[in-house]
Amino acid sequence: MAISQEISYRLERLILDGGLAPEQKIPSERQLATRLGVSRAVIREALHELQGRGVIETRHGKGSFVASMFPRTDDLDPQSPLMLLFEGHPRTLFDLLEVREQLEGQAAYLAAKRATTLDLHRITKAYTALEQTDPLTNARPDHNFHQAIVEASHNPVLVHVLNGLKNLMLLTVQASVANLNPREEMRNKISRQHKRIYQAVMAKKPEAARRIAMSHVRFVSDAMRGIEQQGTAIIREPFNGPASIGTSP
Amino acid sequence: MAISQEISYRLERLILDGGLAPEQKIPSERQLATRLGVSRAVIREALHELQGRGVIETRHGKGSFVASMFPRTDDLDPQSPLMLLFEGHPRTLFDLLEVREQLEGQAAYLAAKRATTLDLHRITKAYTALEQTDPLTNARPDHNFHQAIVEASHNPVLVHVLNGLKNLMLLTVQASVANLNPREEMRNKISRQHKRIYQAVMAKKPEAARRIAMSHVRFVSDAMRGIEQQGTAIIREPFNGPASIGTSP
DNA sequence: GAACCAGTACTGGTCAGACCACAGAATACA
DNA sequence: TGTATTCTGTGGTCTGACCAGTACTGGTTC
Repeated sequence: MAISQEISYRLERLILDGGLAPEQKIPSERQLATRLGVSRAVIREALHELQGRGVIETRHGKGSFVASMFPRTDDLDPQSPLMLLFEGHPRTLFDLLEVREQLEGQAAYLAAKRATTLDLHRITKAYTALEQTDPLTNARPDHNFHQAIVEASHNPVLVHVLNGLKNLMLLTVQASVANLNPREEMRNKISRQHKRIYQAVMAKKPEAARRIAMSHVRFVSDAMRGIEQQGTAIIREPFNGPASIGTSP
Repeated sequence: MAISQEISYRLERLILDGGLAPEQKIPSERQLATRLGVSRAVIREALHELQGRGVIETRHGKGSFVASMFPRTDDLDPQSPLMLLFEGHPRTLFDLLEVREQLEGQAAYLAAKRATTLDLHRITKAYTALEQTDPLTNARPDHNFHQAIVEASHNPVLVHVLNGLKNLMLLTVQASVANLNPREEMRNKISRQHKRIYQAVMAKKPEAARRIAMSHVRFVSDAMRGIEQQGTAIIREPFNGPASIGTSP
């Protein structure tokens, strides 16, 4: 096998295993060439392979960077079949929460199991930001906290699936924000659940992390079901604020 | 945009538009360089990009050729990022099985809870077909059985997600069939697990169905992990050269 | 005639060193 | 202080050379 392919393979595995995190800068071509004892040409060819499959992005004059696992293609795509379904049938919200319960539980489990120190640092950063922000005004930190955990799972399939559901999740999160957060005791409970998820992941307790994350989603789902049964119409219209995923779950 | 990227883009469009047929040979690097008025280096970089995304294959001493598989139209999409990942990194198989464990468990749970008589009829049909087929020759019945259960969950989100993973799922099922079924005791265990899933769903026992389905996927995953550790352990350790790639000091 | 073998003319793979274009920080100047 | 200017580091491109496989060609040998 050609050297350039070996190098591209090594780099890709390094990225998958978390040795190089998304958005992180890759050593310069000249550095890599020197360090690996090959010419700069083969380094460039290896990087172009990774570029071709979207693993890295290269910016002239700045360097090469690991591509975000979550592609920036958030065209809301209101024409997608699932979106249309959601518009017409409120029950889809609970269907999604059912799926999320499983996937987020697994994500928390894997994160607690596999997170590198860099991952833990990022999660901590996202969590502290989440704590210091009023979830009603800005759901962005919540989204980051959630995303940090998913990325720390180091499971590209999981990342891919959750990313495919991102837009739908956005709607459910906005629903939960609109319905749950205004209620003081709900907000406190959710905040406490976030804290427990964070602690379980940091303490590297996979089973606990899964259990807590799942019960968290379940809690939100049940709460909203309760609200719906009371007759209060569930608010489903998105805020016009920044995108958010996760202010609970 | 860099010249190499323009060239790779032009070449890919040429291939997609049928200007270059599958298996057909691409002009040599030196010819392309001369014809396009650029250096051979940029040609090589462009080709490596296409190679990275599986559009072409390059053989030393022979030339570069348009890759064979090309139903790029819809479902099959062997060029999707996840597919490419799967090709290059066997680990992705276990990543997918991790996700499947959760989703199929949930699917079985919901199917046992919500299946209509029509659903149950379909599941029965798929199950009997699965029983009567030699699993060694065809993985399809296996996949169909699982799919019937998923559809009986009546959760469109779940169906959508698993459908998006259909091709990857087929690969895992095939992998399990190819690796596990040849072994008598494995085949029997798996067959028994299928039976128990079937019975749990038919008896409308959600919790049992979930538990059994999850342990089924887990069993397959563990078994294949065991096989891999016996037979392919060495291949997993590709390059332990003296040089390391990560960010240094 | 058939089998073998070296020569040759391709192909891609790697290397070295040079120069250009861009981005950003440090510096000098007004 | 604030704005040019320079400097340094990055990726982008070029050149020409050599190495390494592949396949065809033509001659030698049996």
